[in-house]
Amino acid sequence: MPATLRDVAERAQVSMRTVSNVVSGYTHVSEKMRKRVLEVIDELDYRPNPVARSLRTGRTGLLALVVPEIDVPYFSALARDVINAAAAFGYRVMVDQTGHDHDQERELLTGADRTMLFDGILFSPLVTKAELLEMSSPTRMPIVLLGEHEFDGRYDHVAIDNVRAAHDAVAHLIASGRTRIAAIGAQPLEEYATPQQRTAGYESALSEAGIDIDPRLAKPAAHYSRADGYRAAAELLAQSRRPDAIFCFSDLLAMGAMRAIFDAGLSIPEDVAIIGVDDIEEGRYSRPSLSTVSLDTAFIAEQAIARVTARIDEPELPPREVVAPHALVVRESTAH
Amino acid sequence: MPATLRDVAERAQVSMRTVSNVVSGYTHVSEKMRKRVLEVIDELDYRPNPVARSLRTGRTGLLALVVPEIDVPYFSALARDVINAAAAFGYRVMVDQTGHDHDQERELLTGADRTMLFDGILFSPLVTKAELLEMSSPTRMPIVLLGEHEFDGRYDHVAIDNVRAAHDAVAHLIASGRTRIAAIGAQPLEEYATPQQRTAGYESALSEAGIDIDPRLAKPAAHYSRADGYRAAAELLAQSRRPDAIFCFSDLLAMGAMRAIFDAGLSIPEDVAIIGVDDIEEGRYSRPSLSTVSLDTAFIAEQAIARVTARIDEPELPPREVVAPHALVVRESTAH
DNA sequence: ACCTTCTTTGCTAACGTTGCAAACGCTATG
DNA sequence: CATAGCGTTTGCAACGTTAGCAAAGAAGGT
Repeated sequence: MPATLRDVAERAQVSMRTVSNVVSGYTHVSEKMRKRVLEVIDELDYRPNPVARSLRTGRTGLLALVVPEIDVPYFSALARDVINAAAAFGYRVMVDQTGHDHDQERELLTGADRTMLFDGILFSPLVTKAELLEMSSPTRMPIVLLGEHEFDGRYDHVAIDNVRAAHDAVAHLIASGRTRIAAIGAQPLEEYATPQQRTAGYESALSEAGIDIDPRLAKPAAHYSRADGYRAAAELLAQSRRPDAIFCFSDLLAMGAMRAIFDAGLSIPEDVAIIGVDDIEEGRYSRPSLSTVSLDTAFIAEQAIARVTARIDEPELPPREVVAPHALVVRESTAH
Repeated sequence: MPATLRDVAERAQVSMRTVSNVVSGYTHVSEKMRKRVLEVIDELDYRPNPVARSLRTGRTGLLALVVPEIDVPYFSALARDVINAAAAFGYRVMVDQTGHDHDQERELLTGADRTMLFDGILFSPLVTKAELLEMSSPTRMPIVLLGEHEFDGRYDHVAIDNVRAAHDAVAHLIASGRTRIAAIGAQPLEEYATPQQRTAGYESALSEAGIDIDPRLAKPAAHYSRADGYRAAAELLAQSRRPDAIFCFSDLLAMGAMRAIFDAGLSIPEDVAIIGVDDIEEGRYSRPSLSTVSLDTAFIAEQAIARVTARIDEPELPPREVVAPHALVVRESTAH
């Protein structure tokens, strides 16, 4: 049974208040007092009970990171940086997975006894804007949206410029002489922001180059997984006039697409060039290495943590949109 | 400002105790009472405060998962399964990263105000056995060790049979006609259990086949990363008589090694066969696809959660060792 | 020597919940 | 009709901490 503040106070012959002052680093406490208390703390191996402290202060020091699946490389890289950034601010991070399930997502945000455990939430949502607006009005929880949504002025928001990122990728394919450029990743449901934005960037790049938009070259993908990428690429190759380049909305889609292209007996980049988005490490070691649009997860994580901690300390802060930088990274899969 | 139990009680004209009974699903509460209370709860949008509940009950419903780096595919797959398994038991999971740092690891286990936040810890340690023994004696925290350690009878422990797993991998290479079989992953520091065990399996398989053990074919790797695999393989290829197969202690090492082999102008598996351990999804889509020893992360996660939750409910349970199954998966990188 | 100011300490009351044990009201039984 | 018995409800007291208030003590200035 662990020692409490009271135990320490009794043993050290001082008031609980004094012990508390020592523990929480209050400035005005005499040297001899502090020394005496610290000795007893050490003696009894006292550790402050964080639950009691949280009840009293209203802070838990916990943040929630909500992602669809933690084992998707982009999200695990993001989680790594979020956990590290949070640690620098004295916070720890709980990871929740929604598994691409809207109900689960809603449950995690509004859910009964869960909410008040956290000081804030970092949320990488699938839900549509309308749903989001509706769902989180009741809770006053500081929340930062990551990477997925249009800024509506109601939430803090950290994301890249998806339209430009997609545009840059496709423009690069065009610059290297490709003309039949497919896209993998358009979402079946139209309300998702990211795929819509990337589709917009894809189409604008084609239009600028005077290339007609061929709807048969745009393949949907539900989960941005390797399997979805494989399937979509296989379908593209089976079509009459096959593409000479594919813009994949994520690196993971691209990894699947590349494998499908090889299985079809074609070469990358000779027959088909491939470019993805995310810059996961896997793409640096694959054969061929994967050209991509690099997202700065460390930057995103730091900004998100900075926003959420600021809002925890000052709830009435006006929401802000932070646009994270992106950069085209050319590797073997689009070399010419 | 959120409604409390007292607010609900006053509004519904019942005692706090009754509200509590309704909320926590106590059996003996009349239908009309329950209905009245539930209505008020809905009206005030009351949510139980989990911190207060935790202080009272001594349970937080939180588990800690401690891993070196969450963005290593094996650990993120494990985390995925751990989070899901924990959810099935009503627990949520905090993820902590040690960053391969012993001090950080120790800090997380014994650390000041952190410990009592969790009901239990799942720990994938780097630390040596001796360190572990010493460090966690003070805390009474239910703890399950994952995958890395010899069973010493003091902790619950879930892991594969590392010696046999390594043996199976190397025996497969031998069966496909390889004779100069290198190993990547032996740890510079000798106290780590996993690399030692895998080295033992590697050597026993060679011995059984009557193949001499050549120390120049065993390359260390500090972090089991792609970069380490690349570096080690490059060194192996630069040696006078190059290996015709490489057993990598992790799939990630293997991904790096494969890239190094291609960069040296060699073919897989024709010139060099490659096999890893873990069975990460990346290896199913790589070119060539990667032979490996598959670890059942879902099984490991379920067992670990079952053990830790059992110990939370019954602290004096005798520690148990659970051996998770492994299976050789032959893919293109060792095809003959 | 006395008054003011600055430190330092102690007492006490929350924070929001649940466990304990007693009290209540009702029905079934002797 | 009294009483045992059961199911239902309630008051009180923690769980371990921090914070407000106020008083005691020390230090400095006139």
